[in-house]
Amino acid sequence: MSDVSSEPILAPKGTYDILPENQAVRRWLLGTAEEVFRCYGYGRLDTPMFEETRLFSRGVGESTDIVRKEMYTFLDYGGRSMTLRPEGTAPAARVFVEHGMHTRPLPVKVWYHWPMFRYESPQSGRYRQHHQLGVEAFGSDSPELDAEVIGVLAALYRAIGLEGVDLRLNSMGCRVCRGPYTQRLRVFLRDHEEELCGECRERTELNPLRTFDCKVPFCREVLEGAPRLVDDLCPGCTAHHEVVRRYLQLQGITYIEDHRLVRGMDYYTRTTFEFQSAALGAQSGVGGGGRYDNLVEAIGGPPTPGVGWGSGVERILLALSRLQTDLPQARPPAAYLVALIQEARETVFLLADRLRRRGLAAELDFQGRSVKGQMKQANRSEARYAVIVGEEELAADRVTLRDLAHGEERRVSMDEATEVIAEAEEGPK
RNA sequence: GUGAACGUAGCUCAGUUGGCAGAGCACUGGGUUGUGGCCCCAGCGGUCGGGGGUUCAAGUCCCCUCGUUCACCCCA
Repeated sequence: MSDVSSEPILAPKGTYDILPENQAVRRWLLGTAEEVFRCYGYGRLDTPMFEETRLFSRGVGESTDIVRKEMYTFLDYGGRSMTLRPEGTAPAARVFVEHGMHTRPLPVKVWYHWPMFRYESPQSGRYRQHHQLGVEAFGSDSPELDAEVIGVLAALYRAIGLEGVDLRLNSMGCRVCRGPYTQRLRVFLRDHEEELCGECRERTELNPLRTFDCKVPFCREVLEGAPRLVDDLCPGCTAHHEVVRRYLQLQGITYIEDHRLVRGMDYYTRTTFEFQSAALGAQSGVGGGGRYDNLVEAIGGPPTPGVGWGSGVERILLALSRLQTDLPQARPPAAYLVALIQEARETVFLLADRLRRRGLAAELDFQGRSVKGQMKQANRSEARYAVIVGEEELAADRVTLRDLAHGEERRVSMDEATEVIAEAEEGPK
């Protein structure tokens, strides 16, 4: 294959590069998240970035947008249909089944930080490859666990200082109550068919619950009078929801009951929730999830309840950057080394080696810059010290240690310079 | 997939009714024969997103295309 086009080669549509200067804030977020997960007793899980397509079509559901039009699916050379992971819950459930985890002490609680792939039309906060932090807990139908899982996410947002996120809470019911309710809603929608938009008329038959998040004003008006699932839950689901709310209150987590909150995956049962940030605009969801008591069985495992969430790393960072300014920056080097003359370059290189062996970050010039240029780099690097070596230093077997903030200089031995720099870097602030 | 706006130097952006492609920042050198930040001077840096068309002449007008952004949809 040859390509004679003069088009520049760019990152694929909807993808982006994470440059060195943007790594610090991500590492801080992930480190903070890991600590939160540890406190709640969740263990890290990693899975392949692609899975058999069947896992998602069965697990997430044939009727979902994800499965119908957003999957990166390809045939491998063995003719097997594979799909780049579009979401995390189904793969985690596959792991639970494949590794016989139902024999472990339950619930099995895991967390992940995974890239996700969806063929979507990109806009701010929405990409074709994005990252999600998530947790999943398998093997318990206790509503206390729902509340803990939501508590983990609230704790994460608290730990990173993300403010202004509202929690919306709903119940999707279960096999017992959702079917009859869906039928009742469908009947209601058919009665008002001529008042609905075209899409909602389709939804009436395919997935009536989805009509609730239609944005068309007259549809919303009609839906105001529609029967609500929360009023129609079976006794089991009502009790479950009641306990979830109580245990959220115990944690001091405030929430908004939103009976119109309908999430995109078919596997949700009972509790669903979503954290929204006003800082994000149209893509306001920063994280969301819910209970999925039928998922493990649906992909061929033993009947096992579960609950979990995913939260978009890019959305978290976007919301943070719009709300606060003091985010972690890359750490500057401990020292920048300057050679005043050609003959000093070896000495400077040697000193860099010594500093680095002690675990100190040292930078030096490779571009043959002028002295002024090297000093300028030293300044830009935000290193605390410049170590300067010229003719006089070589003759005296010394180096000049310059404090770049104050401009004070001392002439010291190489060992002493190393010590001073180490002390400044490691010593108490 | 649909609609709208926008693509000019590494970055942020000017560019008049079509008439020699610009500024600031950044980068390099110098002003300071051994010292950064402030200031001054100079330099480097452009297929004007790509392709086609109209015209004596296109960054500018028209068409197509790719990308970005915003919104719909949906999600994180």
